[in-house]
Amino acid sequence: MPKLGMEPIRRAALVNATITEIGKSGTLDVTVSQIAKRAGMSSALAHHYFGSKEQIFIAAMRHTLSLYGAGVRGALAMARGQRARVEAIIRAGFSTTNFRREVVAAWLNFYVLAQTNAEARALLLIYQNRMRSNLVHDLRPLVGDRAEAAAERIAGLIDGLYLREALGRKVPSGEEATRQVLEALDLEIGAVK
Amino acid sequence: MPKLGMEPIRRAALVNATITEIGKSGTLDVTVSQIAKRAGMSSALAHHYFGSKEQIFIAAMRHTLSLYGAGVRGALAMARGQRARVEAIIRAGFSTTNFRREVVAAWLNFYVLAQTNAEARALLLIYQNRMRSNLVHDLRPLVGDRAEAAAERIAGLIDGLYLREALGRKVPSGEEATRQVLEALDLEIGAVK
DNA sequence: TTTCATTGATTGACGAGTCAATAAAAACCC
DNA sequence: GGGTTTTTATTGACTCGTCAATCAATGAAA
Repeated sequence: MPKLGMEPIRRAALVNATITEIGKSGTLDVTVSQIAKRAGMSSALAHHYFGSKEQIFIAAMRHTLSLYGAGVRGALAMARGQRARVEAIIRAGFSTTNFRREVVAAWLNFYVLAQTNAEARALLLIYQNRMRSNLVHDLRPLVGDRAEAAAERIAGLIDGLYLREALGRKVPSGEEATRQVLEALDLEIGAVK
Repeated sequence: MPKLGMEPIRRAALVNATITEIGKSGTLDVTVSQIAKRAGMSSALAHHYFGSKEQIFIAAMRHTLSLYGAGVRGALAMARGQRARVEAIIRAGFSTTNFRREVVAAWLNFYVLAQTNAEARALLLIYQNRMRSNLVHDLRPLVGDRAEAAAERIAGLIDGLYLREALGRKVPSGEEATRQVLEALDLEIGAVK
């Protein structure tokens, strides 16, 4: 019973299922069948819409990054004042939407994928650059020409806390991580005066 | 022509080959045959000595961590004064022995493996704990009861810079990374006064 | 009757792990 | 010391699974 216009729905379902499965297994070693099953369809259909397993991953990654980007933009829109803007960027990264077990696992694995896959690497670089330029832009008024280096440190710390969370047995605590990065931010700001 | 006492030699060769291959491909998706070939033997022999592919990986990981640990201990032995001790820990992590393309790739993939494999996870946790306790111990005299939190930040930043290096196209620059972490350290220390 | 949705079945590759066979050193035995 | 047995080293060939990708077939809208 083929209802028309299934494509976007199927694609979205596959992307979500991919994140879930990567999270469940911790690896990119998930079969297309697993993903398709979780998304409620046959593996043949998954191939029909995405062509290859790698493309499914890329799409999942794109989706993850775009969720993340939306979060940052949303938070920035609300922020009043320079320091609040930086804080918004930081908070967005550890919001409960992004800082979840499966998502963290997905990120980690996307880094692995990016070592071989040019498209994946390009996506991650875009994310990194956006992050850096956002931070630099809003740090400038706060720390002057230390902005570039400070941005690298803040961004590095965020990534590091993500990485460390991948090992954690318990549910990720966004608050704890946020507190740490904000403290680092305050150290950067404090150092100027 | 079986010369006796081959076992340790073969094992070592396999471990090295494993790191190299992971570095070359960026993934744990390397075949036992590839590894064995690079180590100059048949895949059957690799299985003979290690039993399974996973065990080869674990051994490679153990080796990487032990090199790292030796580096830290060596650097610590030379350090005079509290601040120098922390600096030693940081520098060791980015020494040219450890901060290399293949090794970075290996670390990244070990994090992935640790999501599924209990032994791998245990090893990484040991590393993390040692790192933390080293840092806390030597930060205490410098920053008092801020030591715990500061240690988390420093350790997080180190891990983050490793992660980011995995994406980098050029040869890892230990100096640059070291400078960043040392600056973060100085901010932590400076904040006390 | 063309186009979209869908899948069961199949193909083809690849790869982990096993096994039987070969060979040489060492240990044992008289 | 010369012969026999055990142990260690080593591999080519093979088994057995798994899985990505394809295809032919079915059915229902447009």
